[in-house]
Amino acid sequence: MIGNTPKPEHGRERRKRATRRALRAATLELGLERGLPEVSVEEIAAAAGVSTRTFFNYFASKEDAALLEMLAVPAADLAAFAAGGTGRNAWADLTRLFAEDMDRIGQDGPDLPRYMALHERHPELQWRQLARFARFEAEVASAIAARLGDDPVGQVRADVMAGSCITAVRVGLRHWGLTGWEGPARAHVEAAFAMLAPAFRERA
Amino acid sequence: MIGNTPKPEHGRERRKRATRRALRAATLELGLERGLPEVSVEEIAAAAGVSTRTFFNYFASKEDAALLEMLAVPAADLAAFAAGGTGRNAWADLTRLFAEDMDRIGQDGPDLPRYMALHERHPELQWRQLARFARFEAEVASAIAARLGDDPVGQVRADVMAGSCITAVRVGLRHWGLTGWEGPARAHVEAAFAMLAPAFRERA
DNA sequence: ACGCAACTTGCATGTCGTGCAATCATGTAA
DNA sequence: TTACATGATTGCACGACATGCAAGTTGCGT
Repeated sequence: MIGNTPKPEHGRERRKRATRRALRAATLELGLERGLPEVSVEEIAAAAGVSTRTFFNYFASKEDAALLEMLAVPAADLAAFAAGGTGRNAWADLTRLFAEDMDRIGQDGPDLPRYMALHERHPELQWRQLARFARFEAEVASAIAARLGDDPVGQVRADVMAGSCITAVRVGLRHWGLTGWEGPARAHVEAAFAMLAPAFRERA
Repeated sequence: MIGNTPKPEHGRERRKRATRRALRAATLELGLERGLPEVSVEEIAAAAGVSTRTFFNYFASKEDAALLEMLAVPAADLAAFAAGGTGRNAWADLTRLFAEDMDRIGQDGPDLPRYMALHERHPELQWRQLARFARFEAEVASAIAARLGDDPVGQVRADVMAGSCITAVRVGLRHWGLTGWEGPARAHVEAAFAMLAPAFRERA
């Protein structure tokens, strides 16, 4: 049992979360130690003290358990952006939207560097992570289209902006890791966003 | 396109290529008809007239057989870009590099719309496709860094540019499909590249 | 015709992922 | 406290996936 449950008694929800954490911890641990493909689900489950079957009650696959649990820009914030003040710059608003989300990364807490290390070792995980992150890309794109106009060209523009958000987040996080997790992730992501800003200046 | 040999019009090479095409065609056909997850490798192989085992001699998985066979930007071209003329604009060169690659999509010929339809139906395929395409992202990034300078900020900038290339290709191809495959893919990709150009103007 | 090399195939094996039903634990109501 | 209801855990069965290996089969060149 790699993860521990200081208070196994109070509440079902707590227990479930503890199990989830234990499974993720075991996946991370063993994955870093021997490489994810060389680790079987059976081992992970055993390390977390549950049955193999239970693992699949929590995650659809090994890889799923190895992904960061971040993001989800709140739908309300996105809606607000869509209807957003015409006075403000759209890209600036997007920057703020995602930068705020970066602050929530704390969820995975001190394990974050190890997750990043595992992702560096198995690039497929990066793409899985990105795919999960990008579920919101479509929503972001339509929010942008709603705000900036959805003529044919506007659609392309909205998609490019949404895609650029993904790029900025990805590059920002990557370099946050490469520089040894200096300061908040937010700063690195904002820097990446800033580089793309000239492409999205508002026109009259 | 460098010195290739489309020569062996007869012989084993031809047979292998035919088998490969048959397997891809069967995957596409059955996947569109019933959804890719509902089709087993066994069925695909049978439809193509080979054994299940043989399928795995050609592709590592069902999904692999459902991906477009786009070629990579030739390493030589990339090296040329890295050493590229300082007079030219880097982003313009990248645009040309990737746009030329788009012309090679013709490989999958008239089936392309059906591939895109399948990818639209199973978004995971889009990410797999992107992941394959983006194997070169790292190489592209270092080529850019080599050309523009690899100080810390330059590194981030290079990664952002490389990521933006991916975004532009992705959005371009997507809208090419959405508009009914009007004209060459190249035009749509170039349009997406153009939108990002202002972010990458050369500075003095 | 012969032999070599490459391609195909069947078989065995291990892992993955899911549906199902029995069991166990926990929080709640009597 | 006891009984019950809800829901989590687990074993079992099953089919699909993916790969290694060794035996066949086919075509190519000499």
